[in-house]
Amino acid sequence: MLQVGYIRNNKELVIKGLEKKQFKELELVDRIIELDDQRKSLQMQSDELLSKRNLVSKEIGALMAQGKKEEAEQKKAEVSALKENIDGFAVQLATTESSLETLLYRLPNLPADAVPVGKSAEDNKVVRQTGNIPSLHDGAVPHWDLITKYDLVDFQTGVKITGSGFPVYKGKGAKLQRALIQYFLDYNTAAGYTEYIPPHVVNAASAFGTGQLPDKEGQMYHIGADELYLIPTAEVPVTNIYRDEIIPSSALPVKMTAYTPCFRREAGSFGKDVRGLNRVHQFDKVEIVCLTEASTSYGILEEMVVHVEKLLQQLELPYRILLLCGGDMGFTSAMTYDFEVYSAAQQRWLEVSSVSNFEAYQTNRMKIRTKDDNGKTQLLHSLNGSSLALPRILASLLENFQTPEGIKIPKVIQPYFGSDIIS
RNA sequence: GGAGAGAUGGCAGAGCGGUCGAAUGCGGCGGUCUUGAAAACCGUUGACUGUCACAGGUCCGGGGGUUCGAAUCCCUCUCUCUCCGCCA
Repeated sequence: MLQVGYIRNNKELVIKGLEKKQFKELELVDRIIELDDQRKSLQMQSDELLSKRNLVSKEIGALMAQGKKEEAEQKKAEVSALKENIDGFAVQLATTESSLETLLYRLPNLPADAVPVGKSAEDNKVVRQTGNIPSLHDGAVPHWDLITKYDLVDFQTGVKITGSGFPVYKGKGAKLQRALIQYFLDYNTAAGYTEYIPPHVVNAASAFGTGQLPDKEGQMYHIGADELYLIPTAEVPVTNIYRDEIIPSSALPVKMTAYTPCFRREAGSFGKDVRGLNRVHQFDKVEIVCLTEASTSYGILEEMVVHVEKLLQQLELPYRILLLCGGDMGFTSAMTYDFEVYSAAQQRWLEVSSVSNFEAYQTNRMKIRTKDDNGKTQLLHSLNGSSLALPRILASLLENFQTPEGIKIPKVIQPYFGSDIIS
């Protein structure tokens, strides 16, 4: 969430940013400042009373030690009189603080200056587009037909076991999936990312930390009996590794990577979007997460973009990079690049990665900090990106590399897969 | 699942209800000494809030209570450890 102090001191900038993000409830800004004023005044009055109580209580202690019981009793009565007031302020203060927090949760992150103005996906800016869009042979088909033809993924059985959107990978399909994950992880760790295997289930505090709660509650699978959530992305457990930590500057930037399955309810999607592997409830993803000082976060963002880009080049997939406009960005992001690969048989672009800088929005919630040269604690910036999400990569690999003889495997994957073709 | 013990600063570990934000040791930082380093010695070293800066306030696993006053007493939750049971 945004820092109240920043909102107070930069009200105009905040409103401008919120407008760019197409945020409608701008009146929240004034209400937040008002509530914070109220909070401060309550805090001051309450502190004053507490200070008085502490002082007199100490005197009582001294009087008791000297055996002056009567004077002590008098003082006791004095403090007792304060008590009601103190309790009253405590209640008011707690109420004010929690409503302030509730309002702060409702404000999205502000977009960076470089973010283009716009309302929807049409206003996103194409940064680069590279790679050859293959011309497929006659009889080329979408991945859902290839999957059946080569017996790679079984959707029907997934429906029986769990429900729609829970594919069963099988034989060469399962092996290719594993080969890709392995390759992605090796590629990431070679670039200095530390590998993690985090829990696939998180508590509410972690989900709040990265911003899945409270605003995306309906997108997560919730385990009611234990008050836990299935992770929608490795971002959640991995970023929370450093929740409530002060990281020494010598350890920065922190670069982490993790493979996890991801679980998303995807309530409300339909049609061609959910055909085949385009959108499923459970999928595999390899994630990269960075924590860094504010001054270096945009440099790191560009590094991460190049990192993901090279990965797509090695997979020999045609891709384009979009800089998302204010209206199309996620709630918690300050700047987001989306990566899309071209799916030749479907003749459409599929999003396979999203790389974002969250600035201090997540770290403010999670209290992930460092000490600057003056010894003062400073919030770090958090960033993350997919490298990569598996199902659509698999879909585009199958479609783009299909030949009458079978499906060719990209060179870098062959050692992991153990073959150069699926036939 | 059953029985017991515990949760204190970066770590280890003290703490008769008042002078405890907290002893002590280790670690960290600064210095003295040294050609340099080690050792030794001296000093310093939690977070949040608040202020121009002080002051003040809050925090001893979380929440609640008793009290003029709680790290210390009571209740409750969570977690950790030991033993038993079950199990990959």
